[in-house]
Amino acid sequence: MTPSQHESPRDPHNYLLDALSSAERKRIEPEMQNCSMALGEVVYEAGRDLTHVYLPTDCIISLLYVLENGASAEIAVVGNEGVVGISIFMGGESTPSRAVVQSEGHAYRLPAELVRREFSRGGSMQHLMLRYTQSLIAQMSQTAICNRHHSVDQQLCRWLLLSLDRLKTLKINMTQELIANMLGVRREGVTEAAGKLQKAGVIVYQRGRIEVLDRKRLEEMSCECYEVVRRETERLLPQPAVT
Amino acid sequence: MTPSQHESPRDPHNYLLDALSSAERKRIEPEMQNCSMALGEVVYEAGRDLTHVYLPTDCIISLLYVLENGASAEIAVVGNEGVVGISIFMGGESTPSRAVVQSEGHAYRLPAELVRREFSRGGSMQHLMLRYTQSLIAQMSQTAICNRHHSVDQQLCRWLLLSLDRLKTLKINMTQELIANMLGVRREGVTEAAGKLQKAGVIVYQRGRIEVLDRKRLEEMSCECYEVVRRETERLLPQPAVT
DNA sequence: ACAACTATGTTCGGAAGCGCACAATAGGGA
DNA sequence: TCCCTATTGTGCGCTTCCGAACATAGTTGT
Repeated sequence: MTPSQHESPRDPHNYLLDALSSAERKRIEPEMQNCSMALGEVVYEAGRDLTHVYLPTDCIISLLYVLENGASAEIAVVGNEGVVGISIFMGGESTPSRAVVQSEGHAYRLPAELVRREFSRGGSMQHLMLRYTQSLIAQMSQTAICNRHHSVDQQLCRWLLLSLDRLKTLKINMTQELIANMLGVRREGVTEAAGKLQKAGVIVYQRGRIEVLDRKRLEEMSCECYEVVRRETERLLPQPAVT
Repeated sequence: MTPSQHESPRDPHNYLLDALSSAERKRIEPEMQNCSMALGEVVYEAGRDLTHVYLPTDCIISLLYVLENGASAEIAVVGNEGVVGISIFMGGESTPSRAVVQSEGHAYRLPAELVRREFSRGGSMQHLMLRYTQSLIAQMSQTAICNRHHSVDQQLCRWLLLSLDRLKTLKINMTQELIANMLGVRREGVTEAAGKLQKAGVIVYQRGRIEVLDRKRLEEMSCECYEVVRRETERLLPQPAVT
């Protein structure tokens, strides 16, 4: 595992990339770029043909749906356990959802053509990408049922945990307004839920900066959805997002 | 036992199977079985390793999630445009969701081993299965956001339309209780929503038998989610579910 | 035909979340 | 430093949905 950092938790690893065979890595590396991902950057827009896949290292990317009336909701998050742009190898070229950088950092980027070529070889790249896609499906499904059955309080816990797992720190930079957009609820709803967590000593919230003080407690207060997804992801992927 | 046999026109086609190359069909056909799918039958249970994929012809299969407390919600439906059991070729072998027959009929069944073998050839089987999987992802995502933002009334419309597209008739056999389970809402909520539709002359409801009188109207009263999924499915698949 | 069951209709109190309006406050920039 | 703006906190009334209880009406089996 990676030693913990002092300032910037820069972790140049993406578990999918790490798990590729050395032959594949050798073929891929010449065309692999390391990109800086700025907060709020739109990695791809709904309906647009994708040109690259992105493999996050220390950033988090949200997949979110935007309705006609502007309302939105996150359907999944991707960190260093995964890849953004699966429709490139799934064959659809685009999706109706949008990808946005939720937590700034870095990602590796590969041209679509390269990914398709490598995927069609049927090696570990294909294997990994498909298993990752299945874990993504699990996350989306759980989001769907969570949206249906669980309270904003519980969903906030789940969301914080998903973020923690993909960062190497207990601090999250995110305003309540943005979290509300992700969860598809009102900002005031998040304020209230976060207030409860703060009062319970689980987090400290301060103008766009959240620090988690008691992760154990957070897990207890979350709905089962977080744990189900975590387990399924761990089962399907070479390296779990959790440490 | 089968009062509605002549009522539902038996359509032995599954669009994915139809779109396979003749070489593939020839290899597959010896091991292909046609199964009768009874209402309520559990095609596979959450967490269990799958042994077959099912390609519905005139039945509808629901993918649904069941929570610890017994609450449930449908995350997608599969008819003759698709296949149940994608985790066989995605590599996970199982999923945390359950598949249940929502509308009785028939399906073709293929052994997991055969599917994996054929998939790994990288031909049109792989291509089709992956594109179908992407359309399934689109449906799940839309379900997630629909659960978050739309009313029971709208969701009932969406659900009815999804069913209509997968049947060849305007009659649906389904109690309000079961629809409620699918939508993840109370039975009374469905009663009320269906009552409105009935009063508006859009449907006739009669003890587990729904007849749609005015499909156009139903589409107008539905949220955008139905149309988004329909378009995306049409874009991705060889033959649309709609006629 | 009758009983038992299944499916639907209706009502009521309460909880959760929304939309809106507005107050309070912390940080960053001029 | 001070102001400006982004962010958070709070308080309504309103709608939707839930949970529960109960009434009514088809359907089925004997």
